[in-house]
Amino acid sequence: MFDVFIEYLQSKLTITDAEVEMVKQICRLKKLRKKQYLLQEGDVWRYNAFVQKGLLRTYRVDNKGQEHVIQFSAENWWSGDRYSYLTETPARYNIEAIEDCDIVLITKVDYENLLEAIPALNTFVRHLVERSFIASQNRINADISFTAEEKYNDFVTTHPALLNRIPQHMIASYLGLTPETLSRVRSKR
Amino acid sequence: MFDVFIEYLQSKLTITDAEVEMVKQICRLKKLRKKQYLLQEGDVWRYNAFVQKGLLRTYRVDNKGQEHVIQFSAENWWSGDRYSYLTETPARYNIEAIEDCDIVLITKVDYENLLEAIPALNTFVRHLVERSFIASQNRINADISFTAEEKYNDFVTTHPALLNRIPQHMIASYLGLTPETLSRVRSKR
DNA sequence: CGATTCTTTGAAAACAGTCAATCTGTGTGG
DNA sequence: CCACACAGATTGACTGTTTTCAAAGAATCG
Repeated sequence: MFDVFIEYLQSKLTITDAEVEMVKQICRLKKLRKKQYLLQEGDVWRYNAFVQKGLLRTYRVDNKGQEHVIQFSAENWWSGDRYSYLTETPARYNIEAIEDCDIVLITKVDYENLLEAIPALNTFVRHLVERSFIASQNRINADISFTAEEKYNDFVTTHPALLNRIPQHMIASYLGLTPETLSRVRSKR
Repeated sequence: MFDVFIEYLQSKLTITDAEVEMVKQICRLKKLRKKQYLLQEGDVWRYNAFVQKGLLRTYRVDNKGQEHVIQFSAENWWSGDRYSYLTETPARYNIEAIEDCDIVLITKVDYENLLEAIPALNTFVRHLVERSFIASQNRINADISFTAEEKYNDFVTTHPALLNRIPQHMIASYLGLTPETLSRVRSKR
Protein backbone atom coordinates (compact mmCIF):
# COMPACT_ATOMS: atom_id res chain seq x y z
CA MET A 1 0.00 0.00 0.00
CA PHE A 2 2.82 2.39 0.91
CA ASP A 3 5.49 0.37 -0.86
CA VAL A 4 6.61 3.11 -3.23
CA PHE A 5 6.97 5.58 -0.36
CA ILE A 6 8.87 3.13 1.87
CA GLU A 7 11.22 2.22 -0.97
CA TYR A 8 11.78 5.93 -1.60
CA LEU A 9 12.76 6.44 2.03
CA GLN A 10 15.03 3.39 2.07
CA SER A 11 16.77 4.58 -1.07
CA LYS A 12 17.40 8.00 0.44
CA LEU A 13 18.45 7.18 3.99
CA THR A 14 19.22 4.34 6.39
CA ILE A 15 16.11 3.51 8.35
CA THR A 16 15.40 0.62 10.77
CA ASP A 17 12.47 -1.77 10.47
CA ALA A 18 10.96 -0.27 13.61
CA GLU A 19 11.14 3.17 12.06
CA VAL A 20 9.53 1.89 8.88
CA GLU A 21 6.71 0.58 11.08
CA MET A 22 6.35 4.04 12.67
CA VAL A 23 6.08 5.60 9.25
CA LYS A 24 3.47 3.11 8.06
CA GLN A 25 1.37 3.77 11.16
CA ILE A 26 0.87 7.43 10.30
CA CYS A 27 0.44 7.11 6.53
CA ARG A 28 -2.90 7.35 4.83
CA LEU A 29 -3.49 6.55 1.18
CA LYS A 30 -5.57 8.81 -1.00
CA LYS A 31 -6.52 7.87 -4.52
CA LEU A 32 -7.43 10.57 -7.00
CA ARG A 33 -8.96 10.21 -10.42
CA LYS A 34 -7.83 12.54 -13.17
CA LYS A 35 -9.33 16.03 -12.72
CA GLN A 36 -10.08 15.47 -9.05
CA TYR A 37 -8.62 17.84 -6.49
CA LEU A 38 -6.17 17.18 -3.69
CA LEU A 39 -6.64 20.74 -2.43
CA GLN A 40 -9.00 23.54 -3.35
CA GLU A 41 -8.46 27.23 -2.79
CA GLY A 42 -9.93 28.33 0.53
CA ASP A 43 -9.35 25.04 2.37
CA VAL A 44 -6.54 24.76 4.88
CA TRP A 45 -3.82 22.33 3.86
CA ARG A 46 -2.87 20.13 6.81
CA TYR A 47 -0.73 17.38 5.29
CA ASN A 48 2.48 16.38 3.71
CA ALA A 49 1.68 14.61 0.48
CA PHE A 50 3.96 12.17 -1.32
CA VAL A 51 3.04 11.15 -4.86
CA GLN A 52 3.43 7.38 -5.29
CA LYS A 53 1.86 7.35 -8.73
CA GLY A 54 0.47 9.91 -11.15
CA LEU A 55 0.91 13.61 -11.71
CA LEU A 56 -0.39 16.74 -9.97
CA ARG A 57 -0.46 20.39 -10.84
CA THR A 58 -0.51 23.24 -8.33
CA TYR A 59 -2.04 26.40 -9.69
CA ARG A 60 -3.37 29.75 -8.65
CA VAL A 61 -6.22 31.79 -10.12
CA ASP A 62 -5.53 35.52 -10.46
CA ASN A 63 -8.08 38.31 -10.10
CA LYS A 64 -8.76 38.21 -13.87
CA GLY A 65 -9.70 34.54 -13.59
CA GLN A 66 -6.51 33.39 -15.26
CA GLU A 67 -4.79 30.20 -14.03
CA HIS A 68 -1.06 30.11 -13.32
CA VAL A 69 0.71 26.80 -12.77
CA ILE A 70 3.17 27.02 -9.89
CA GLN A 71 4.37 23.44 -9.80
CA PHE A 72 4.04 19.96 -11.24
CA SER A 73 4.51 16.97 -8.91
CA ALA A 74 5.05 13.51 -10.38
CA GLU A 75 5.71 10.17 -8.69
CA ASN A 76 8.45 10.15 -6.03
CA TRP A 77 7.95 13.82 -5.35
CA TRP A 78 6.07 15.92 -2.81
CA SER A 79 3.11 18.22 -3.14
CA GLY A 80 1.11 20.61 -0.97
CA ASP A 81 0.62 24.24 -0.12
CA ARG A 82 3.47 24.97 2.25
CA TYR A 83 2.24 28.41 3.15
CA SER A 84 -1.23 27.24 4.13
CA TYR A 85 0.38 24.34 6.01
CA LEU A 86 2.74 26.62 7.91
CA THR A 87 0.27 29.34 8.82
CA GLU A 88 -2.91 27.21 8.91
CA THR A 89 -4.68 29.80 6.77
CA PRO A 90 -6.89 29.12 3.73
CA ALA A 91 -4.94 27.95 0.69
CA ARG A 92 -4.49 30.24 -2.28
CA TYR A 93 -3.55 27.31 -4.48
CA ASN A 94 -5.46 24.50 -6.08
CA ILE A 95 -3.89 21.07 -6.53
CA GLU A 96 -5.46 18.98 -9.25
CA ALA A 97 -4.68 15.52 -10.62
CA ILE A 98 -3.50 15.56 -14.23
CA GLU A 99 -3.43 11.73 -14.15
CA ASP A 100 -4.95 9.17 -11.76
CA CYS A 101 -2.85 9.35 -8.61
CA ASP A 102 -1.90 7.43 -5.49
CA ILE A 103 -1.00 9.89 -2.77
CA VAL A 104 0.42 9.22 0.69
CA LEU A 105 -0.83 11.71 3.28
CA ILE A 106 0.77 12.42 6.65
CA THR A 107 -0.77 14.99 9.00
CA LYS A 108 1.25 17.91 10.23
CA VAL A 109 1.46 16.70 13.85
CA ASP A 110 2.48 13.16 12.86
CA TYR A 111 5.01 14.50 10.40
CA GLU A 112 6.71 16.88 12.82
CA ASN A 113 6.80 14.18 15.52
CA LEU A 114 8.24 11.69 13.07
CA LEU A 115 11.05 14.05 12.08
CA GLU A 116 11.91 14.67 15.74
CA ALA A 117 11.91 10.93 16.39
CA ILE A 118 14.16 10.11 13.43
CA PRO A 119 17.03 12.62 13.22
CA ALA A 120 18.34 11.16 9.97
CA LEU A 121 14.95 11.87 8.43
CA ASN A 122 15.02 15.41 9.77
CA THR A 123 18.36 16.00 8.08
CA PHE A 124 17.23 14.29 4.89
CA VAL A 125 14.16 16.52 4.69
CA ARG A 126 16.27 19.60 5.31
CA HIS A 127 18.50 18.66 2.40
CA LEU A 128 15.45 17.90 0.29
CA VAL A 129 13.96 21.32 0.92
CA GLU A 130 17.33 22.92 0.19
CA ARG A 131 17.38 21.22 -3.19
CA SER A 132 13.83 22.41 -3.83
CA PHE A 133 15.00 25.91 -3.03
CA ILE A 134 17.89 25.61 -5.48
CA ALA A 135 15.45 24.43 -8.16
CA SER A 136 13.22 27.43 -7.39
CA GLN A 137 16.13 29.81 -7.83
CA ASN A 138 16.97 28.24 -11.16
CA ARG A 139 13.40 28.76 -12.24
CA ILE A 140 13.43 32.37 -11.05
CA ASN A 141 16.58 32.89 -13.07
CA ALA A 142 14.83 31.56 -16.16
CA ASP A 143 11.72 33.65 -15.49
CA ILE A 144 13.59 36.94 -15.21
CA SER A 145 16.22 36.46 -17.91
CA PHE A 146 15.03 34.09 -20.65
CA THR A 147 13.00 34.75 -23.79
CA ALA A 148 9.93 32.62 -24.51
CA GLU A 149 12.01 30.32 -26.69
CA GLU A 150 14.75 29.94 -24.09
CA LYS A 151 12.18 29.20 -21.39
CA TYR A 152 10.72 26.38 -23.42
CA ASN A 153 14.10 24.92 -24.35
CA ASP A 154 15.09 25.03 -20.70
CA PHE A 155 11.90 23.23 -19.70
CA VAL A 156 12.49 20.53 -22.31
CA THR A 157 16.00 19.83 -21.06
CA THR A 158 15.11 20.12 -17.36
CA HIS A 159 11.91 18.07 -17.42
CA PRO A 160 12.08 15.77 -20.45
CA ALA A 161 10.02 13.07 -18.73
CA LEU A 162 7.08 15.38 -18.08
CA LEU A 163 6.89 16.78 -21.58
CA ASN A 164 4.48 14.22 -23.02
CA ARG A 165 2.33 13.91 -19.91
CA ILE A 166 1.26 17.54 -19.57
CA PRO A 167 -1.06 19.45 -21.92
CA GLN A 168 0.80 22.23 -23.69
CA HIS A 169 -1.33 25.04 -22.34
CA MET A 170 -0.35 24.02 -18.80
CA ILE A 171 3.34 24.08 -19.70
CA ALA A 172 2.75 27.52 -21.21
CA SER A 173 1.14 28.64 -17.97
CA TYR A 174 4.04 27.23 -15.94
CA LEU A 175 6.46 29.21 -18.09
CA GLY A 176 4.44 32.42 -17.87
CA LEU A 177 3.47 32.33 -21.56
CA THR A 178 0.16 32.18 -23.40
CA PRO A 179 -0.72 28.91 -25.15
CA GLU A 180 -0.51 30.71 -28.49
CA THR A 181 3.02 31.93 -27.86
CA LEU A 182 4.20 28.46 -26.83
CA SER A 183 2.62 26.96 -29.91
CA ARG A 184 4.50 29.43 -32.10
CA VAL A 185 7.78 28.83 -30.28
CA ARG A 186 7.43 25.11 -30.86
CA SER A 187 6.62 25.48 -34.55
CA LYS A 188 9.89 27.33 -35.08
CA ARG A 189 12.13 24.52 -33.76
CA MET B 1 32.01 40.00 17.55
CA PHE B 2 29.25 37.50 16.78
CA ASP B 3 26.69 39.20 19.00
CA VAL B 4 24.12 39.84 16.30
CA PHE B 5 24.28 36.22 15.14
CA ILE B 6 24.02 34.81 18.67
CA GLU B 7 21.09 37.06 19.45
CA TYR B 8 19.43 35.94 16.26
CA LEU B 9 19.80 32.31 17.29
CA GLN B 10 18.54 32.97 20.81
CA SER B 11 15.51 34.78 19.45
CA LYS B 12 14.66 31.88 17.15
CA LEU B 13 15.25 28.85 19.36
CA THR B 14 16.16 27.71 22.86
CA ILE B 15 19.87 27.14 23.05
CA THR B 16 22.15 26.39 26.04
CA ASP B 17 25.24 28.39 26.95
CA ALA B 18 27.39 25.41 26.05
CA GLU B 19 25.79 25.30 22.63
CA VAL B 20 26.36 29.02 22.17
CA GLU B 21 30.03 28.35 22.92
CA MET B 22 30.08 25.62 20.26
CA VAL B 23 28.65 28.02 17.74
CA LYS B 24 31.14 30.76 18.58
CA GLN B 25 34.03 28.32 18.17
CA ILE B 26 33.26 27.68 14.51
CA CYS B 27 32.30 31.21 13.49
CA ARG B 28 34.59 33.46 11.52
CA LEU B 29 33.95 37.13 10.86
CA LYS B 30 34.43 38.63 7.43
CA LYS B 31 34.19 42.35 6.82
CA LEU B 32 33.39 43.62 3.35
CA ARG B 33 33.57 47.16 2.02
CA LYS B 34 30.95 48.34 -0.44
CA LYS B 35 31.58 46.87 -3.93
CA GLN B 36 33.77 44.05 -2.56
CA TYR B 37 32.85 40.45 -3.31
CA LEU B 38 31.89 37.65 -0.96
CA LEU B 39 31.90 35.17 -3.85
CA GLN B 40 32.96 35.41 -7.45
CA GLU B 41 31.77 33.26 -10.31
CA GLY B 42 34.07 30.29 -10.80
CA ASP B 43 35.05 29.89 -7.14
CA VAL B 44 33.55 27.10 -5.07
CA TRP B 45 31.33 28.31 -2.25
CA ARG B 46 32.14 26.39 0.94
CA TYR B 47 30.36 28.34 3.68
CA ASN B 48 27.14 29.32 5.28
CA ALA B 49 27.06 33.08 5.53
CA PHE B 50 24.97 35.10 7.96
CA VAL B 51 24.72 38.84 7.43
CA GLN B 52 25.15 40.69 10.73
CA LYS B 53 25.26 44.11 9.11
CA GLY B 54 24.95 45.51 5.61
CA LEU B 55 23.43 44.36 2.36
CA LEU B 56 24.48 41.87 -0.34
CA ARG B 57 23.30 41.13 -3.83
CA THR B 58 23.59 37.77 -5.57
CA TYR B 59 23.63 38.02 -9.33
CA ARG B 60 24.41 36.05 -12.43
CA VAL B 61 25.89 37.20 -15.74
CA ASP B 62 24.21 35.76 -18.83
CA ASN B 63 25.91 34.91 -22.11
CA LYS B 64 25.14 38.39 -23.45
CA GLY B 65 27.00 39.94 -20.53
CA GLN B 66 23.82 41.09 -18.81
CA GLU B 67 23.54 40.91 -15.02
CA HIS B 68 20.50 39.39 -13.33
CA VAL B 69 19.95 39.84 -9.60
CA ILE B 70 18.78 36.61 -7.98
CA GLN B 71 18.62 37.73 -4.37
CA PHE B 72 19.25 40.52 -1.90
CA SER B 73 20.43 39.61 1.62
CA ALA B 74 20.26 42.19 4.39
CA GLU B 75 21.13 41.93 8.09
CA ASN B 76 19.68 38.92 9.93
CA TRP B 77 19.49 36.92 6.75
CA TRP B 78 21.59 34.29 4.99
CA SER B 79 23.54 34.38 1.79
CA GLY B 80 25.54 32.00 -0.38
CA ASP B 81 25.40 29.86 -3.50
CA ARG B 82 23.56 26.78 -2.32
CA TYR B 83 24.16 24.87 -5.53
CA SER B 84 27.91 25.40 -5.49
CA TYR B 85 27.89 24.54 -1.78
CA LEU B 86 25.93 21.33 -2.29
CA THR B 87 27.81 20.03 -5.32
CA GLU B 88 31.20 21.64 -4.63
CA THR B 89 31.35 22.87 -8.21
CA PRO B 90 32.35 26.38 -9.37
CA ALA B 91 29.75 29.02 -8.55
CA ARG B 92 27.66 30.57 -11.31
CA TYR B 93 26.73 33.46 -9.07
CA ASN B 94 28.53 36.53 -7.81
CA ILE B 95 27.81 37.95 -4.37
CA GLU B 96 28.72 41.60 -3.96
CA ALA B 97 28.38 44.04 -1.06
CA ILE B 98 25.93 46.87 -1.78
CA GLU B 99 26.87 48.36 1.62
CA ASP B 100 29.76 47.74 4.02
CA CYS B 101 29.03 44.38 5.63
CA ASP B 102 29.81 42.20 8.63
CA ILE B 103 29.42 38.57 7.65
CA VAL B 104 29.62 35.46 9.83
CA LEU B 105 31.09 32.47 7.99
CA ILE B 106 30.74 28.83 8.98
CA THR B 107 32.36 26.09 6.91
CA LYS B 108 30.28 23.28 5.48
CA VAL B 109 31.77 20.57 7.72
CA ASP B 110 31.36 22.64 10.89
CA TYR B 111 27.84 23.59 9.92
CA GLU B 112 26.65 20.07 9.22
CA ASN B 113 28.26 18.80 12.44
CA LEU B 114 26.66 21.61 14.39
CA LEU B 115 23.21 20.78 13.08
CA GLU B 116 23.65 17.12 13.98
CA ALA B 117 24.83 18.10 17.47
CA ILE B 118 21.92 20.47 18.12
CA PRO B 119 18.65 18.86 16.93
CA ALA B 120 16.65 22.00 17.69
CA LEU B 121 18.89 23.91 15.33
CA ASN B 122 18.48 21.25 12.68
CA THR B 123 14.70 21.65 12.88
CA PHE B 124 14.94 25.43 12.96
CA VAL B 125 17.04 25.44 9.81
CA ARG B 126 14.62 23.08 8.12
CA HIS B 127 11.77 25.47 8.88
CA LEU B 128 13.90 28.40 7.76
CA VAL B 129 14.61 26.79 4.40
CA GLU B 130 10.94 25.93 4.04
CA ARG B 131 10.05 29.58 4.49
CA SER B 132 12.69 30.52 1.92
CA PHE B 133 11.07 28.08 -0.44
CA ILE B 134 7.65 29.63 0.15
CA ALA B 135 9.12 33.07 -0.57
CA SER B 136 10.66 31.72 -3.79
CA GLN B 137 7.31 30.38 -4.91
CA ASN B 138 5.69 33.75 -4.25
CA ARG B 139 8.35 35.37 -6.39
CA ILE B 140 7.85 32.81 -9.16
CA ASN B 141 4.16 33.56 -9.04
CA ALA B 142 4.90 37.26 -9.50
CA ASP B 143 7.39 36.58 -12.29
CA ILE B 144 4.99 34.48 -14.36
CA SER B 145 1.76 36.36 -13.80
CA PHE B 146 2.38 40.04 -13.03
CA THR B 147 2.84 43.02 -15.34
CA ALA B 148 5.84 45.32 -14.86
CA GLU B 149 3.73 47.65 -12.75
CA GLU B 150 2.36 44.84 -10.58
CA LYS B 151 5.86 43.46 -10.07
CA TYR B 152 7.11 46.78 -8.78
CA ASN B 153 4.10 47.35 -6.52
CA ASP B 154 4.57 43.86 -5.13
CA PHE B 155 8.24 44.56 -4.43
CA VAL B 156 7.40 47.80 -2.66
CA THR B 157 4.92 46.12 -0.34
CA THR B 158 7.04 43.00 0.22
CA HIS B 159 10.39 44.73 0.79
CA PRO B 160 9.65 48.29 1.94
CA ALA B 161 12.81 48.42 4.06
CA LEU B 162 15.10 47.63 1.12
CA LEU B 163 13.60 50.16 -1.24
CA ASN B 164 15.84 53.08 -0.34
CA ARG B 165 19.00 51.04 0.08
CA ILE B 166 19.19 49.51 -3.39
CA PRO B 167 19.90 51.36 -6.66
CA GLN B 168 16.88 51.27 -8.93
CA HIS B 169 18.60 49.47 -11.76
CA MET B 170 19.31 46.55 -9.42
CA ILE B 171 15.67 46.39 -8.39
CA ALA B 172 14.76 46.41 -12.07
CA SER B 173 17.15 43.51 -12.66
CA TYR B 174 15.68 41.60 -9.70
CA LEU B 175 12.22 42.03 -11.19
CA GLY B 176 13.29 41.02 -14.69
CA LEU B 177 12.78 44.52 -16.11
CA THR B 178 15.07 47.03 -17.80
CA PRO B 179 16.02 50.16 -15.82
CA GLU B 180 14.10 52.28 -18.34
CA THR B 181 10.90 50.29 -17.90
CA LEU B 182 11.10 50.52 -14.11
CA SER B 183 11.69 54.25 -14.33
CA ARG B 184 8.56 54.65 -16.47
CA VAL B 185 6.50 52.46 -14.16
CA ARG B 186 7.51 54.61 -11.21
CA SER B 187 6.74 57.89 -12.95
CA LYS B 188 3.16 56.71 -13.52
CA ARG B 189 2.38 56.17 -9.83
C1' DC C 1 -19.51 9.25 -33.33
C1' DG C 2 -20.51 13.81 -31.13
C1' DA C 3 -18.94 17.01 -27.85
C1' DT C 4 -15.53 19.01 -25.56
C1' DT C 5 -10.99 20.32 -24.93
C1' DC C 6 -6.63 21.44 -26.86
C1' DT C 7 -3.71 23.32 -30.46
C1' DT C 8 -2.73 26.03 -34.31
C1' DT C 9 -2.87 30.08 -37.25
C1' DG C 10 -3.67 34.93 -38.55
C1' DA C 11 -4.04 39.85 -37.85
C1' DA C 12 -3.95 43.69 -34.81
C1' DA C 13 -2.77 45.74 -30.39
C1' DA C 14 -0.24 46.30 -26.22
C1' DC C 15 3.67 45.98 -23.64
C1' DA C 16 8.35 46.00 -22.64
C1' DG C 17 12.98 46.44 -24.70
C1' DT C 18 16.54 48.99 -27.26
C1' DC C 19 19.23 52.82 -28.47
C1' DA C 20 20.59 57.39 -27.75
C1' DA C 21 20.61 61.69 -25.49
C1' DT C 22 19.98 64.43 -21.51
C1' DC C 23 19.54 65.27 -16.74
C1' DT C 24 20.65 64.50 -11.79
C1' DG C 25 23.16 63.56 -7.93
C1' DT C 26 27.24 62.05 -5.59
C1' DG C 27 31.85 61.66 -4.43
C1' DT C 28 36.69 62.75 -5.39
C1' DG C 29 40.79 65.16 -6.10
C1' DG C 30 42.92 69.45 -7.00
C1' DC D 1 35.32 74.11 -1.25
C1' DC D 2 34.66 73.94 -5.89
C1' DA D 3 34.85 71.68 -10.34
C1' DC D 4 34.70 67.79 -12.60
C1' DA D 5 33.96 63.03 -13.58
C1' DC D 6 31.08 59.25 -13.26
C1' DA D 7 27.38 56.42 -12.19
C1' DG D 8 22.57 56.30 -12.08
C1' DA D 9 18.02 57.93 -13.56
C1' DT D 10 15.00 59.87 -16.88
C1' DT D 11 12.98 60.83 -21.36
C1' DG D 12 11.92 60.21 -26.30
C1' DA D 13 11.42 57.70 -30.53
C1' DC D 14 11.48 53.41 -32.40
C1' DT D 15 11.63 48.30 -32.65
C1' DG D 16 10.43 43.81 -31.52
C1' DT D 17 8.32 40.35 -28.86
C1' DT D 18 4.46 38.64 -26.70
C1' DT D 19 -0.47 39.09 -25.97
C1' DT D 20 -5.08 39.42 -27.39
C1' DC D 21 -8.96 38.23 -30.02
C1' DA D 22 -11.01 35.34 -33.28
C1' DA D 23 -11.56 31.36 -35.93
C1' DA D 24 -10.42 27.02 -37.74
C1' DG D 25 -8.20 22.40 -37.18
C1' DA D 26 -6.78 18.32 -34.32
C1' DA D 27 -7.17 15.27 -30.79
C1' DT D 28 -9.38 12.99 -27.02
C1' DC D 29 -12.94 10.94 -24.33
C1' DG D 30 -17.21 9.27 -23.03
